Amino acid sequence: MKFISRDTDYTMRALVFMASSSKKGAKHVITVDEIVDELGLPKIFMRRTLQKLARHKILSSYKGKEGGFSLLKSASQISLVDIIKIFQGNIDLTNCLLRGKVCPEVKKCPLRKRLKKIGQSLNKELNKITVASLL
Amino acid sequence: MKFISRDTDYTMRALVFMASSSKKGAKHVITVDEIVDELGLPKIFMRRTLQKLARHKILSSYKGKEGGFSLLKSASQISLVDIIKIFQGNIDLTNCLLRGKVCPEVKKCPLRKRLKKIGQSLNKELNKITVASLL
DNA sequence: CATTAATGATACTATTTTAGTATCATTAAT
DNA sequence: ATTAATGATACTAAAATAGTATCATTAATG
Repeated sequence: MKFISRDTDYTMRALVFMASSSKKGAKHVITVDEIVDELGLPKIFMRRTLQKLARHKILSSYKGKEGGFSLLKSASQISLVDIIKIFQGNIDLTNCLLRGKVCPEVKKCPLRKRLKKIGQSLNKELNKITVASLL
Repeated sequence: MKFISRDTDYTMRALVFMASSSKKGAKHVITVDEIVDELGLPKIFMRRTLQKLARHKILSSYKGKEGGFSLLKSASQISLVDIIKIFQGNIDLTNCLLRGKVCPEVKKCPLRKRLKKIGQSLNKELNKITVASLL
């Protein structure tokens, strides 16, 4: 079962690269070309995912010549769950299990409660995996 | 993000139903028709999933008139992870994240270690959710 | 022993999601 | 004005999911 999609995967790599190169004191604004050249990822795909991060206020974007992307949030404030949520939606284990007749009382269902709890601790753990922690 | 597929979902419901009706002292062999009539699920779909469980030695199957399916493993020995594994594969969070240049040393990668650990505890928790615990 | 009622196996179709491409518009530096 | 970047959006291809159809096999039973 696949848990991480390409968007999430590629984007995490791009973020780690951006964070590490801005840490080195190099310029903060990085173009998509630089990222995909370094990481060997498909350019147009990467463009779209980074644009989405910009809309979500995780990156700043600069149009025009000498433009590109830079981190808006700090590397320690960007976690794996944030990225998963953006590209794959909330991590919700209770999705669609035992609806219907077996478990008519959704609110009271003990299974849902357990799954919810498990999902919460999963979220919590994944939240600790920040870009900064991967440098 | 969807975690549970239809196969897993429907199958868990069927198992709970089978376990509860055999507990009541009713006959142990149940036909697909009885299950889908009770749960309102698509019959041919259900047939395929139950056949698969039979191949995986979770159910016994009986061909011919008066045939059907019965639990081979006991309800307390069938867990949600078992079913997920059969229909959706192993629950492996490390799948495809940060391969390639960012993380060339797969064995040593600290992220993979962390994800592996998180995945293990997730498995452990889901393993506690047995059919018996849902009756 | 023919009939009937069940599963076994497998191939097929439709829908949705994921992965990736193409293109034109907009913007800013020089 | 030119150039080099992102913004937005529409499109295509591949894979996974959901569900159907069908014929073969088997066992009970009148």
